[in-house]
Amino acid sequence: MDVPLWGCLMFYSRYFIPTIKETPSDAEVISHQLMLRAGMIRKLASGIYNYLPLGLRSIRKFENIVREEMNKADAIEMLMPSVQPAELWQESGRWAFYGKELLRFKDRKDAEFCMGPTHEEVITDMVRREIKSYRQMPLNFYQIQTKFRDEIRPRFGLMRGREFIMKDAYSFDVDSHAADLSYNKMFNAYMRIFERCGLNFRAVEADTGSIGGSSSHEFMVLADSGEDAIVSCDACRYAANVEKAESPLFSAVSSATIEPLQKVLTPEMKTIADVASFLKIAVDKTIKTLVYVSDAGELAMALLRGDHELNELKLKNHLGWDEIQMATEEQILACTGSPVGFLGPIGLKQDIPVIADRVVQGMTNVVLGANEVDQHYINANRGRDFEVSGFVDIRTVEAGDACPRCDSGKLEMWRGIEVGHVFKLGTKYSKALNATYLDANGREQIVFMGCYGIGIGRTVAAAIEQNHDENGIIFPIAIAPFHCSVVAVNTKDAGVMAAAEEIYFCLEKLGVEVLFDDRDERPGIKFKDNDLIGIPLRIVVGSKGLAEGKVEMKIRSTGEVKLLVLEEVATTIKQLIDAALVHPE
RNA sequence: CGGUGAGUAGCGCAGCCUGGUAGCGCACCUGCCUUGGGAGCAGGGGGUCGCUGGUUCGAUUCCAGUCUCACCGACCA
Repeated sequence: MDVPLWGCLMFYSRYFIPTIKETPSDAEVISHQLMLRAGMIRKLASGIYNYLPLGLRSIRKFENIVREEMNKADAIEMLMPSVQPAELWQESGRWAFYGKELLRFKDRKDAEFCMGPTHEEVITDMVRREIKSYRQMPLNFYQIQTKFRDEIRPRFGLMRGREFIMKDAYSFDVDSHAADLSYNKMFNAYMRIFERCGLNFRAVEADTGSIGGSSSHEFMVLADSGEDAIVSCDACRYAANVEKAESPLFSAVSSATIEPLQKVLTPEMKTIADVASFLKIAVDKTIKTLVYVSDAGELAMALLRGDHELNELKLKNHLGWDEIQMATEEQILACTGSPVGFLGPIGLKQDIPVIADRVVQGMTNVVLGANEVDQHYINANRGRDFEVSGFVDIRTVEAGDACPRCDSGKLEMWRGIEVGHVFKLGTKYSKALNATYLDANGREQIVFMGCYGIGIGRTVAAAIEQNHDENGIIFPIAIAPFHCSVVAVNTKDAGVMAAAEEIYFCLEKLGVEVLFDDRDERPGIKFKDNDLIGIPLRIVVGSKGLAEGKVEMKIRSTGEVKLLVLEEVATTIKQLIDAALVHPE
């Protein structure tokens, strides 16, 4: 579907692009700074923004790319309300589980409502009412709609707002196999969407978080300012969020002779590094002991090789806890009898689960805390000296780790911005809301679901994060607010204005999205503004060039400058844009 | 919610320590000048100094409280 983006003349002097010369002090990341400076957005409240005309144009253009690819992938557009009744959320169980991020309020009759942070409940409710037969599936509904999440800490402009535009899609299938096909279709559509925007991104395996479900992939735009750490294998296709990334299996079991257990004095040696250097042993011969507590107050101990880091999410998922936190000094003292710094699994005061990282399985004659102030054990061995509840992958992977999926690869680490996330939901919501259908045998079955999100504003911000220089934004042409600008150097020069106007109208006639900078400003101001707002192509019409029948074309991304004869300008620009907008197949 | 810092003109900041009712740069308005990289000159408009209370003859300044915002941790498109 083509949504018309403009219905009036795009004369800069009559349009509205309030640019700012100085960098606003409260904008931390470059995309936030540039979107403010370029007059794309303005803040209304914490995490809540006005989309100014220029910003809205970029957003609409990205929405249309998403729309095209969703439609191509057989998803059907609809629109759901932002205000949702509490009952649905109570039915799915998320009214209690979702927490403060869900903005709740009451209407005049005291009935409870919330602002929709996501729409699994609403869509599943619709589907359970309308879908009766296996013949009606597969189905996939999507919408592009404003969401509200009362984030604890909104930041980085559109990157993490409380109110934000999201494309969310929900697929419904007869069984898990069919649901996988729907998932793959969406996955491929996502690949095309971000490719069309010219983004450098990775699809990575991810944790499902509060949405739930069996598995998921995140689409990560690579950027140093990204809030997520991801790893990818340099040899195979494996890539994952560090939260989720599996650590490689160390199978080697030490064959060293088992030495007798010995307690040693380690005064004031509280960190692994201190203990290792004090005892003159390698850090990887030590075991690090951590104690965690759940929201329900349950305690658990985690054992890791001294130089490894715990992945709290892995531990939390393994224990089946809703929340996880490091235990307090008091809790630790109560269960081990020792302050932090000398903890270990030997001689615990309370019976708590002891979860060891898989790497610990192969370690012998290790150093660990003795649960006494200033005391450590050396030559501790599992089986003889202590037991564990299980060996589980609970460590955080590091750059340079061996790939968990192939023989030769090493993991590389990146920072990424999560712009899309696809989930296999299974029957989590359909079961809770009793969304069923009759199969070919007339038997009632539960619907299988998937859900698929793209942060619209966040993707535009991520594109800027990845495409800018010291002069401002360098928009990928697919989501640039305009393809081309025409700058009249001196508006008092009738010849210059006439020629510039002529070029403007020719371009517009050819369907080029063009902005005519007709402002009565000095050239420097116009050049600076045009660079800042990141329009890919710029035509400059000046009296000197005009005397020879020529104008200048500058390509924003490369800085390349070409002189074009007047007659060729419009067609040359048109060709360049068409070539740049070719879709990948 | 915890930790840190900040609220003075549209934006960026100074003044506060040592109380006497506010200033600078940019932006804005008028005029002149200027027109290939945010020019120059002259004139001008705009502030209940976040809010509430206290101390004081007098508070932007000192004290207490409160609100808001930003940054660092858990959440997430």
